[in-house]
Amino acid sequence: MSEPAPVALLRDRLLGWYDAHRRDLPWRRDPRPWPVWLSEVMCQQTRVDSAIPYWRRFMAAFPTPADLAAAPLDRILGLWAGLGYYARARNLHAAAQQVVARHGGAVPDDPQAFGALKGVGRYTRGAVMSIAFGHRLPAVDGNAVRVICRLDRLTDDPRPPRNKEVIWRRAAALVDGPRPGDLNQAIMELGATVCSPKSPACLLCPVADRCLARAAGVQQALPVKPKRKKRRTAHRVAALVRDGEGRIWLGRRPTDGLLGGLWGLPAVDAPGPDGPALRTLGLEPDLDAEPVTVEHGFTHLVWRVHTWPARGAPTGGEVEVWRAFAEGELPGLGLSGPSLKALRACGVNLPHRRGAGRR
DNA sequence: AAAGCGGGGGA
DNA sequence: TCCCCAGCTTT
Repeated sequence: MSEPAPVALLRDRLLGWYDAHRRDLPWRRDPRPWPVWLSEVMCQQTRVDSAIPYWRRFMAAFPTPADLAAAPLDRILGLWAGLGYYARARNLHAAAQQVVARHGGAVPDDPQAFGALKGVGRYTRGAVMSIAFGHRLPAVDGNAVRVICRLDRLTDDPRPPRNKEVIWRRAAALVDGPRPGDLNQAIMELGATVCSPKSPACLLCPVADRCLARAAGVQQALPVKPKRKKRRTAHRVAALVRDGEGRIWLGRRPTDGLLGGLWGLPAVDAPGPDGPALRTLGLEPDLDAEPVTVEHGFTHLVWRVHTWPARGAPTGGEVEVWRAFAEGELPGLGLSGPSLKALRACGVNLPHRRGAGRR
């Protein structure tokens, strides 16, 4: 009896652990290409638990790529609102149209063709191709980076392409065997549930005895984390404007860039809580009123939004379309986070997103 | 190589 | 508060 080669042993341990402990996620009950693809896009930089309700709503609304391709972007963003990184929704819409045009509506069973679609990078290509079609391609997400850095005790910053390549090659060797999709998921699942960033549960880990970081007692310190920069704070001045019917004026932001395609209150950048700046939108703010101030953080900056009641009808500014909406129309509209916060703070009654959708 | 791009959950 | 999450695109 000879000992299995290290890679084969790792595969067996990881798959055995995965079979026993994998989470019961909705797309795992139905691992067809389109449901899997949608789940992978929604889970980018997003916790699985956060993505699940959105995935259910999307699958109900758009059961096939052709359904998504045919839908107006505004409706898609309305369902995506709250999940963040809205370029994912725009790219997936474009990619679904590419699938219809190039592949007759079927997700291509071909890594080259799939990887050429909008918004499909190295990770998503490997994940969908391995899980849905059984291609032996690695899929390295943040969890996998952590697991592999610890397993091999890789002490260099994993972000530079040179070091990233080492990690991807290791993952490629691991999945170059049976059940590549399950193996990819096993590695990610291990990182998500056991090999966590802080205080990893090594006693529950199926490969703890093979982990070089643990052998050296440095598992918490890996992977090394880059120092992050401070977020700058920017001021925004916004207006709550009602028309004669009590409807609220909103504008739709340009399709590209921050919160692209989402609806929000009439607003402009300002050096501070500068109410009169709203006159540049053709509005007359009630400067006797105290502004309502909310803060909203993004990845790279923080908005401090000061909202005044105002009169008039907005024009110009950085938006594509101005429209007034009844309060009942606001849920499901595709309202930006900052404006949602500001509206609530101003006393407009809106359901919370998490409870807003059915199911 | 670095920056832009959301929002939330947990320590 | 800070960290980090089933990353991709643009500059």
